[in-house]
Amino acid sequence: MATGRTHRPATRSRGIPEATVARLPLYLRALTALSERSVPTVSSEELATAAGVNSAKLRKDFSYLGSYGTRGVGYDVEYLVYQISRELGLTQDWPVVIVGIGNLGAALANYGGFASRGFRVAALIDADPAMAGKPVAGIPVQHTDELEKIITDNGVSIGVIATPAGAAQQVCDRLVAAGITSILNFAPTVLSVPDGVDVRKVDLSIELQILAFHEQRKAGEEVGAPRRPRGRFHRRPWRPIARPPAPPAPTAAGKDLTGTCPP
Amino acid sequence: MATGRTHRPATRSRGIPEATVARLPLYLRALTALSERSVPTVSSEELATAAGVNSAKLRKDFSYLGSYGTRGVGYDVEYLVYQISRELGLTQDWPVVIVGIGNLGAALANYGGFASRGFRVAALIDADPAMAGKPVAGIPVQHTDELEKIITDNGVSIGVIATPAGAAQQVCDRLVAAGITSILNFAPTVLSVPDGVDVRKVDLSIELQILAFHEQRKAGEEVGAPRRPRGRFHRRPWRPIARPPAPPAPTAAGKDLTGTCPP
DNA sequence: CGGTGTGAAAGGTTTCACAGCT
DNA sequence: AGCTGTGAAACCTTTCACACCG
Repeated sequence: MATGRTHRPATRSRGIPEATVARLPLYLRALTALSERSVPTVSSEELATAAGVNSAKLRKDFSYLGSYGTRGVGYDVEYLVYQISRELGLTQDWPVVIVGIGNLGAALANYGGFASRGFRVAALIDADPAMAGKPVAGIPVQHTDELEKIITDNGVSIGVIATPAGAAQQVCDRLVAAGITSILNFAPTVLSVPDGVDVRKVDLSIELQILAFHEQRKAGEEVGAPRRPRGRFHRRPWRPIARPPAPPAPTAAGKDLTGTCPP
Repeated sequence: MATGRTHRPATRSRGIPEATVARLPLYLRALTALSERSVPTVSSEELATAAGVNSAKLRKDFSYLGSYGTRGVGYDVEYLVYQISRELGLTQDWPVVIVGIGNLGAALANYGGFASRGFRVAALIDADPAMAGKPVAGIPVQHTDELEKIITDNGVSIGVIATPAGAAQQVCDRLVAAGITSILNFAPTVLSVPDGVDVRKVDLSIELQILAFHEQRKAGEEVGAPRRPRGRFHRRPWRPIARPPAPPAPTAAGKDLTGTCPP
């Protein structure tokens, strides 16, 4: 995901696998829910179920953080919440800026899940002068001209890009130049950034395409009894998005099969 | 990601690795851009750069689909677009329903990236009676009561959940009961579904937390010359989200180190 | 020559299964 | 007895490097 970072061997054994890091927020959410219900301890089995993973994975994950459980008992909920929060860096709060206040940007600004973790929307930025000053989610939108000043003044290091694809790289460059080192990109483009800057991307259309792939497989696999007359039109005939095949064009001999030429 | 699917050994050698499937949409996007610029062929190196991966990976990925390139030349852009589209199941179009037309749901309804691939928003559904009939992105919102009928009538097999977390499981159950077999979930909850139903989740807050983790590491690593007086307040003192440690409660011996007791 | 296609090596992730602590 | 913590096995993914072909 990073661009060219040499993946330093980590300060030492502090090497928490990327796959584990990606699951810590899941555990944290499940633990927070337990905490709110005042559940004092939880076993790996229960917590794993709540987080949607299996217990072996969870225990292995936690083993990278240290030994925070008690054998024969389980994990202390409050204590784990604290340890994971600390590991994720959520015990400090992170000001973020959102650039591009269209439908999606507005949705993000209104999203409660940010504030509840350590994130604070420090500013909303948009290129449209007509939007400047208008409040979205209670925060006045500022013009792109102010971008550098906003970032410096608020000590922002995380930026969210929710602009159209065409503007994303340019916005990204300015964010990086202004000192931002982590970017969450919603624009459907590959961003190029210097070493040391992290980019994560969220792409709605890609997720749907992955689902479509599996969905297609299911359709072709109707072997057993059709559980129920599903409302799908089985195998629609066609809808050539790219004009049909258009084969790879041979070199010489045997071409010109296009015209009619019966012997 | 699936719940209990036995991960069937695939019809045979049709086993395209999951990691590869997840990248096909990236390649497709890059290829579409080339196609629009009427570029006829592209090398693995060029295409890989455009898609943000390395060329070895790309060639390996394509090798699972078949041999669609020409040695010494590269890949025929149009032909590859077609092959990947077909592999992803995008040569047919997929009606989708979006449930939960809040900020995010509206953003999704307006998102152009769906239509441009093989996806068509067949209906928008919301539980709020006040929204019923109001058009969003040119499509009238329908009430949740209609959910089953909408899905059956339109032969929908893909659903998008953009409701609050509390409603998600219930909506999910109804979608599944109505015949939907692929779900894209934006609600911050773990959904449980029967075997055979695919769920993919997109979680904004989780992505930010992963960024925060890496961001924190960077801060602790300021070894070399500080490239520039970045506008960050280095290491904020604290902000106990969970009350501090609250250690795991020892059993006996050696406790009560809390009081002062200098020898 | 240049660039694909692919075995084989290296690296990362998940699962297993059980020793060891409470 | 029960549940964590963890080596070791199994599996998956990425990278290497080069044979092969246009």
